[in-house]
Amino acid sequence: MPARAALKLASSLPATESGAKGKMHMSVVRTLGARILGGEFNPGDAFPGEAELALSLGVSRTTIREAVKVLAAKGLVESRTRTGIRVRAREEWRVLDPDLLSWHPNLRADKLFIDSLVESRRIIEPAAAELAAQRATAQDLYTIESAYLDMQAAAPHDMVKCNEADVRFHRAVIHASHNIVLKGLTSTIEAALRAAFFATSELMDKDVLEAHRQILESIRLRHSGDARAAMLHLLDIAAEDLHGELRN
Amino acid sequence: MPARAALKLASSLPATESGAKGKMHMSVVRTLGARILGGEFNPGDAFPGEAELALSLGVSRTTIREAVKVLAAKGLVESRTRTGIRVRAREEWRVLDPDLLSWHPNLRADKLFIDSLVESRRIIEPAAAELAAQRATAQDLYTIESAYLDMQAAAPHDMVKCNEADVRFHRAVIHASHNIVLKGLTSTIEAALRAAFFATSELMDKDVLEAHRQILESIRLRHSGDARAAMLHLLDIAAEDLHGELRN
DNA sequence: GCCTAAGTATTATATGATAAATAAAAAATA
DNA sequence: TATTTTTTATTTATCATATAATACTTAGGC
Repeated sequence: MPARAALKLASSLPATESGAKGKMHMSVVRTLGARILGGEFNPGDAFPGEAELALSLGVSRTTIREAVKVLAAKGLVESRTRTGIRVRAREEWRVLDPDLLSWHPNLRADKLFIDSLVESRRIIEPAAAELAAQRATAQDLYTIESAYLDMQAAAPHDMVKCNEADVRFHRAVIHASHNIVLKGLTSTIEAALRAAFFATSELMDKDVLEAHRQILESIRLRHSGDARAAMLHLLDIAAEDLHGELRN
Repeated sequence: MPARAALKLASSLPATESGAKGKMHMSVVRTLGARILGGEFNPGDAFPGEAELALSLGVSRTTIREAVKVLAAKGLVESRTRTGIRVRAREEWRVLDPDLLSWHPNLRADKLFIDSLVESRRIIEPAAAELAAQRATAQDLYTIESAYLDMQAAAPHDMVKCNEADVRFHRAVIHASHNIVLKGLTSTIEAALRAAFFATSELMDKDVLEAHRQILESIRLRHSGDARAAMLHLLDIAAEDLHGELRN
């Protein structure tokens, strides 16, 4: 039974070392995706062929092909007969795709990307808060308030829970904007929040909590201009904290 | 040779009727993607099984599986052993993915989505213009100017070419922002432009052209505030035209 | 009623064979 | 020689079939 042998081989190889459980092709996707995102291949570079990948990762060609299909769907590679698999230009990569972000070998170290994320939050989130103030339903408001209260409750002692509630707060605000495009960016924003978490985890002071409260109140009162300003203020504080922390 | 028979069957079935050339699995992806986007299945609904799809589309299970992997990569479906394939919640769909947009059976009729696109352009593009005024390189400026000149040249007589230059202009401005997240939204913005094209194709008047010129000049002079205002003004005009046209 | 275990339907993976596409090499032609 | 055409070889694309893993269903025991 060569199938057995291949399976055993696979579990002793890098392909499965991170989250090997279940779907084989997904672990292959993560492995290859991380290698591409990590800059191992330059755009336009030839990628190892299906046969070679199958051999080196210890899985069947079928599995490799399914993995390559996924990578192609994310715009990372392109596969053509005779030419083989090629890495596509960065412009084609679906960099906002949550999976892509999760495969990134070291997102926090990618300064260019982190800067872009922080900058785009300043563009998108104040606008989302403004729209939320105009359109939030009772349900939306409840979700936002719950997240705020959870943050407040967990505030100084349980920073992990606090950060989780923070993510939920921002997601809820964007959701309340009822704009499909902005909602599509939720996972991207969350990646930024999570990346920033490690740098600023100690800093969840009174100011930050108060800024969240002001956003909540402005949305509740349907003061869209105030909501925008409050969100911008929060992002200013967060950016300041981030800079201060990075300086240490 | 059953393989032959299946192939012939396939070319006489819906799976291949739109853009059948080349990749079989891609035409399957388009077919199934369009059916999901078209609302044939509700989120949480069971999807036909692999065997059933293979039979009904006249392709092998392998091809179906590769297509399903692509759909899963776009967040449209989820596939688990025994459970089968299920359509995921709309929140999980990567609605900003250019492929998804291209599979949409009738994007222009999706009022909710078009409204969101127009609204998000008003958020993103003025900010992009502002950043472009701060960061555009000589190359960026040249690309923007070329697009503007092409628009001007093709202006009243060749509307198709003019629209193509218009798309190029906006793409160039976003690119000049040098923000990775905003650049990732380029294809989404372009979908909005193309969707609007049919409604407003007749309207490329002096005002619109002049607005483009002002954006170009503001970026060239590095007047970021003016660039933002000029872009907002252009979007105002475009929105007005769109509304006027839709009223007819 | 509740737990356990066998049965079963479905996807997941593997293997091997054949088809199609196309880049590269070779041959024919002007 | 330069150019075009034909052939060849390599790679992905598709197919068919077999086996494994998984999770839902049901029957049996308590």
